Amino acid sequence: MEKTGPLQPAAFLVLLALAGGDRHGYGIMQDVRKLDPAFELGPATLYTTIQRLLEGGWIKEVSGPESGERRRRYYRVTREGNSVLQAELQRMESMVRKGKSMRLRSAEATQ
Amino acid sequence: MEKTGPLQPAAFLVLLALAGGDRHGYGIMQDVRKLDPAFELGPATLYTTIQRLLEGGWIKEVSGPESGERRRRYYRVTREGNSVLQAELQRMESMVRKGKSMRLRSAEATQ
DNA sequence: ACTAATAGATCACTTGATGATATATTACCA
DNA sequence: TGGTAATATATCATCAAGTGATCTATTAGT
Repeated sequence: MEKTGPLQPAAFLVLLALAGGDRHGYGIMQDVRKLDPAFELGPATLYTTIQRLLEGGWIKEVSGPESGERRRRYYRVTREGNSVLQAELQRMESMVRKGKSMRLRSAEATQ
Repeated sequence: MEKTGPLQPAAFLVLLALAGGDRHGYGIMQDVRKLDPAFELGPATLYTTIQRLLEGGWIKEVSGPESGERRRRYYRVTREGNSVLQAELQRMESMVRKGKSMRLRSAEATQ
């Protein structure tokens, strides 16, 4: 799927939502909306992203809290998925740090 | 190009590199390598990204420091580009914050 | 019975990413 | 002066990812 580089924004947000606990597709969509209201996650992007995360072994399907769930499919972050998420969070943190020091250096630059 | 959502990783890194001052294509590539060694930015991605950033008005071409530059093309972040970069940095910072609080909540979760 | 919200899925199209390759310039060293 | 590595820009072809639109069905509330 990817080496070590940045996660696709949609994949990142889905993993972040699932880091808060098991969720089903639609629940992820609502959660992502809260996490980043500017990011519009439609069903097409959501389900293709879930598919890719499943294939990569970063999430897995689990049985829902209520047994005999009719239609909902619940997902959980795997150990691998969690370490990918943590790595991405650290990468972001590092970028933010660099961005801040960059801002100081370019504050007087002519635009 | 995009509404307000996340920047493409390559576009973000190019803007971040240029936030440190005017650079030419190859210089951007080397800078990005320093900023994020895990991100492999080849010429194809670099120049298509530059093209897109130019079209979006987020960067512009400027004359290099040495007059009569033979082949190098220098670029500078525009006001619009800078505000997009700042917005992205804030978005990332917010994601990192949410990721950290999420980690606490899911610390005891069964994997 | 009607309506809105919930839930999952897919098609077709657009956009973005990228390996490979090409071309030319410049720097350096023997 | 010839060779070579690094610099510098560019593009093609292909693959991966993103997404609007649309479909079907279920559930909850009125």
